[in-house]
Amino acid sequence: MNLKDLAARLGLSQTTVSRALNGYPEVSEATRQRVAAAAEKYSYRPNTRAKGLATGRSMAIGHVIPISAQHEMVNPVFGDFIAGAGETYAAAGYDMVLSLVQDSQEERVYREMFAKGNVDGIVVHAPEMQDPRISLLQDIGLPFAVHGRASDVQIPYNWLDMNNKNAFLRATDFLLDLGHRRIGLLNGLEKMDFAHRRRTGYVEALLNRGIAVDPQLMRSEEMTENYGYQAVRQMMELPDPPTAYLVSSMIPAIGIRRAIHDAGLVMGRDISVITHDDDLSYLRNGDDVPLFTATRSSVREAGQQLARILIEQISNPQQAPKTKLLEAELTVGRSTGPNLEGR
Amino acid sequence: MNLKDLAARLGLSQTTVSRALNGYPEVSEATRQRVAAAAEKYSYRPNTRAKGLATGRSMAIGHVIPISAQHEMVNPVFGDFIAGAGETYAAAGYDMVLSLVQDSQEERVYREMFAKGNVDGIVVHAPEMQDPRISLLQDIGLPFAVHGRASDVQIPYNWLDMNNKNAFLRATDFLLDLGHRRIGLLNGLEKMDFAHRRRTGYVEALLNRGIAVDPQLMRSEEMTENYGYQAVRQMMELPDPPTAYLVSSMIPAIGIRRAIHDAGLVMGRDISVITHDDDLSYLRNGDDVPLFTATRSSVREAGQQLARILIEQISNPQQAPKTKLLEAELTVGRSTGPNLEGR
DNA sequence: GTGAAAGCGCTAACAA
DNA sequence: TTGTTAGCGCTTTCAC
Repeated sequence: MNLKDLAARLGLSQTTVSRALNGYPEVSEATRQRVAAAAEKYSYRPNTRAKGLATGRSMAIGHVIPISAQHEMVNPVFGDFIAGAGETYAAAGYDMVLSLVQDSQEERVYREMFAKGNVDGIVVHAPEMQDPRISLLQDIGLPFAVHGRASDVQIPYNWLDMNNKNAFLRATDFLLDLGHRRIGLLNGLEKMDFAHRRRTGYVEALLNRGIAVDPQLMRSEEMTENYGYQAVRQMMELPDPPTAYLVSSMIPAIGIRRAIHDAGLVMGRDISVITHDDDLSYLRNGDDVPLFTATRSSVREAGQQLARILIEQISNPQQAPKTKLLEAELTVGRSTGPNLEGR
Repeated sequence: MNLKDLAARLGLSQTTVSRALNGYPEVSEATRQRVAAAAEKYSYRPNTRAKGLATGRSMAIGHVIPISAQHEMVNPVFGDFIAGAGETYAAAGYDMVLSLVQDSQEERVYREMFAKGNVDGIVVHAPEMQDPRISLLQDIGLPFAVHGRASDVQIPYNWLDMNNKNAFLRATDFLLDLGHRRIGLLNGLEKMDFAHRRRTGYVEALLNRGIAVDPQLMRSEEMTENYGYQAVRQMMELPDPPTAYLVSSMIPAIGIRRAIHDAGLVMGRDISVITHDDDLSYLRNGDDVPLFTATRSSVREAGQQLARILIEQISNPQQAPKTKLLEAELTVGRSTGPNLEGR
């Protein structure tokens, strides 16, 4: 059932039917009703391609994941974010086009997406401090929004980010309040924007209390489980090992738990661990692992919001870019580890 | 730069240019060269929507993930599969459209995708034994391929599956060879096809050796970490607890490791654990965790193959459905657990 | 308030 | 071997 058929059935022109369906004011109420009823009855759905051709819109948003950041997909947070964005897209009539792309091909892919008119906009994932994708997209003239930020990029653009600095500042403060003085930081690669900001928060919290920053307690690598395991084992060998750890993702946190167990210690009793991008409701039972994170629902919400920002930009290209900073929730499980206050 | 412009620049008709670009035989070699050069020079990319409208194809494949199976996305296997499929799509000029959909909305979404002409085909994920989506898609007439199988569905359809039964049969055999007689099975929900097949393999291996199947050692739930933790703790309370476990996913395996540690035991020394859908190369360091799985690259390959099957079906709708059964690789780490043979 | 007709960018008969 | 022409299904001027 296409517009032509529907119009014929109604004894109206395509024009009128189109107008009625798309809420143009010049259609009489009676006609509109009639058209709506018929459309419903025959469950008419306008053909996306034809509509797109006529309007110059594709009604699709591209999510481009560099293959190097593909392990992002293992992160529960990624799924929730995508799910949130997907909801907003669906409600606004957009499709989500997912492209996993070799890093070297990224520029080509963006240019082609634009040239082929496949998408009306792009969501940029896993931004680096000085991410070249941003000026590229700006040059191409393809609307986009960044999940995260690229601190070293000066031009204005749409982004939505967790307040990573504040999150780690607060988490560090929290541990300091418990009396911890040696806190290990297991961070992501420093070129990643989030990692840089998180370290800044950690360092600032320490300096605020006049505590020296020990480079031996700060690691920055790709967030694999083995990284967590090895880093903690090594830090444990130090003359004055950490009593607490701050981790940037649940993946290395798994390795941390293993290292702690292997050392004959108990996580939550002997050693505190606070994990970002983790969520008890997702994987854990909530009883023994401390949690510091955006909750699943708030990540989902973030996805929705970024999608909304992008859609608005698409419908209104000349408006100024929008930005949004979300505060992560600090939720701490029962046994968050040793309170060293009294010792 | 569109076809019209390009044709004008070349002093040719759109038709000829189109034919030259699409490899039609009637174009002279000289013309083809000239056209190709110009297309390259102006980096001409045909507009997808226009092409789609003209050909009746959308050049996009839909992946519909029921929100209830959304935790699938946490599974590394999912990312690899999607990445593999994405490669094939890209090579064949297809886009991948991802829809996360409420279970109750699934039928509507399929129908709309078809009516709106958004996609040329669908990949069905996480099939249940008696999955209604299959006959639905067949009714609608939308080409599709299933990642997995639906054993209770009789009509022929395209699918690609791991040989789940054989995998668990071999894994169980492997443990039996080591002398284990009490083997816990932590499986997914029995309505899921893969879970049913895996249990069948496990049971068959036991019966082959005349070992009674103990229902207390068989669990079937949604694969969360907490499930793994609780199930193992409970089985450990049994008068004759398991000496080995077989797990359907890496997520509960994390909980299992925790339960084993909590019990003061060492995984790989005191207790064997074999995990499906896991991959040392991805998360672990490979030294202490036995592995039973399709490797990352083979899962990726599976994604490619299923995509190829679907694309072929789309280009050739009247041909008979294709199926493919892949054998999982059995790879076991160094310390796979106690060899009870000598005791 | 409604309709006729042009056009979005491409492909595919049909002609030449 | 190349070109002319008519669509694909929709939106959008411009007339009525």
